Amino acid sequence: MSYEKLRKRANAMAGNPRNGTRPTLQGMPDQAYRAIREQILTGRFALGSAISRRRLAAELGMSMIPVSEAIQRLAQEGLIESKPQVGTRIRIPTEADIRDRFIIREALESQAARLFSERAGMAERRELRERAAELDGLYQVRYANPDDATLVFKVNTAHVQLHMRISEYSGSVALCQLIESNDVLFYNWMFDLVGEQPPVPSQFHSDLVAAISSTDPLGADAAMRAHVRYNMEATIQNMRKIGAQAESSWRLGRGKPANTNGQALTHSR
Amino acid sequence: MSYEKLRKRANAMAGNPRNGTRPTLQGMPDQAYRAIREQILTGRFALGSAISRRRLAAELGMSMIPVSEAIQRLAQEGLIESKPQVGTRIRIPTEADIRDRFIIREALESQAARLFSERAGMAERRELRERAAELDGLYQVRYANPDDATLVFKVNTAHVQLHMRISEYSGSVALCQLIESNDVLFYNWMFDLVGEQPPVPSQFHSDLVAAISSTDPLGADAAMRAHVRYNMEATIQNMRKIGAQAESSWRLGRGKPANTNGQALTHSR
DNA sequence: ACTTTGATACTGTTATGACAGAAGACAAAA
DNA sequence: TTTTGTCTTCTGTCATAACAGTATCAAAGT
Repeated sequence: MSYEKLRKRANAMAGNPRNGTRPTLQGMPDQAYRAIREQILTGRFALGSAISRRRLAAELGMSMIPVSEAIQRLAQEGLIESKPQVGTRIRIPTEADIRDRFIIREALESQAARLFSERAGMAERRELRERAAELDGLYQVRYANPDDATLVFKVNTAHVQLHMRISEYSGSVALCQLIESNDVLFYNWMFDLVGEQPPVPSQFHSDLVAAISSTDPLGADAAMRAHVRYNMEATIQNMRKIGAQAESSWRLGRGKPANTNGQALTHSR
Repeated sequence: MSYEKLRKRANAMAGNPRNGTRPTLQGMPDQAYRAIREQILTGRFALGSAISRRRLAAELGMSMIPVSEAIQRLAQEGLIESKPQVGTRIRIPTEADIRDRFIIREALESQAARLFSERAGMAERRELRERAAELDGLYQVRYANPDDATLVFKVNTAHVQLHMRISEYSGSVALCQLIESNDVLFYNWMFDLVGEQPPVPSQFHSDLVAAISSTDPLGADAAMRAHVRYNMEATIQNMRKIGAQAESSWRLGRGKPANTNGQALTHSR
């Protein structure tokens, strides 16, 4: 191998992106995408709060171009909306939005359930049974301690992970990716629209996994559809109870930079 | 009204995007997106051919930035793939890709069929019946004239339009958008993988629409699933017959600019 | 004949800066 | 007190240009 190639390879290994210091690490737009998404999901930005491309670019130590690319992706996923010369903000979902998203979720996840019941191996079915039991247990713990805010976080995380496992074990990577980018929305809304969530049957997810683990694709489909519909009704009733505080205007609030300090105000996470 | 505003408004009306001549017209990235997509679907670029952001930018009369945004959207839809410092080209699907996409299509369109059978009005059902009959007739015409290349184009257009109508009348805009961005792939592959397509039952689409027009969502779901599966088998067998010419290397072909003149060489459109 | 080595012409990436538009701030006029 | 016009400062958009990586090809080495 030539010295030239050796030098280049060593250079790439040592991490030299552009000027000579910071490694580029899987592309800067991806880095920005993950960072922004993480901040949204953690509550750094509340629903409806304005975000500035320039400020984000400065915070992340890059230019506006990769940030804009990341924001574009988030906008296509529905987390963010942007008006040409006005601003960018976290999207506030209407009831129709939520219904639409649940329709898509029903289509995708029922398909994943069909594939799972056809293709999954014994080990995977067993893993899901255990996860479901664990999740049902977590729900009971949360009902016992209604004031512990961290439990909400834990339950939601476990819930999303269970569904993601099902879609992973369906064997279709494209389907899994679609489900993931679709479910991010629910994960976000769960936090912001959370009131006193209606209780869930004690064997809710265990029953679901049992139906999905059978070798009947139609039964798996029907069970997942019922599960998703139940979730939809709960989410919508919750949203109505919280109240339609969706201000559709674009007040950007000049003076205060939205929320630069660590915690969002209206959040309970 | 102030002179300042009058000047600005007049400026905007007369069409002044940046320097002073061309109107911006719904955003330049959208313009680029539509143009590139149109050129791909029309056969200006063959499967696997390399495309240059710079050349496209020059042809469209804009900078590389809006072109890159459009290409990013197309890449996320799966039409295009891009390697960081190497190039961009029209994606050549593998058999696994096609299977994955059909899985998603099955999920989305069967959901649309369910919603259609529940929600659609009488006028819409009748319109679809007519469209289906027309499409079935077109298929027969094509079988009678196997050498007319324009008939392939006509049939495919009518086919896609029928499916798009079903998803529109489902009443969910998000679902419709997803189906559209997903079906673009099939529309493109149809052209490039076309051999001697296996004949289709004479009442193929009329039967489908009849099943979907019934008031039984489960029957509508099953009918659409069977329809999509039939299409999948036909497409994959067709692809195998054409031969796996998927060169996974990135030969960009330095000298010749891919295909600058109007027609692609390996296309039969 | 085969391999290695530069040179070169391309690729996508991204920082910088200039631009048009929108909205709040604020003073002047009704 | 209310309305109106202007100014300032923010927003996203985008053209330009410099950067680093890669593939190709020709020539020199073996």
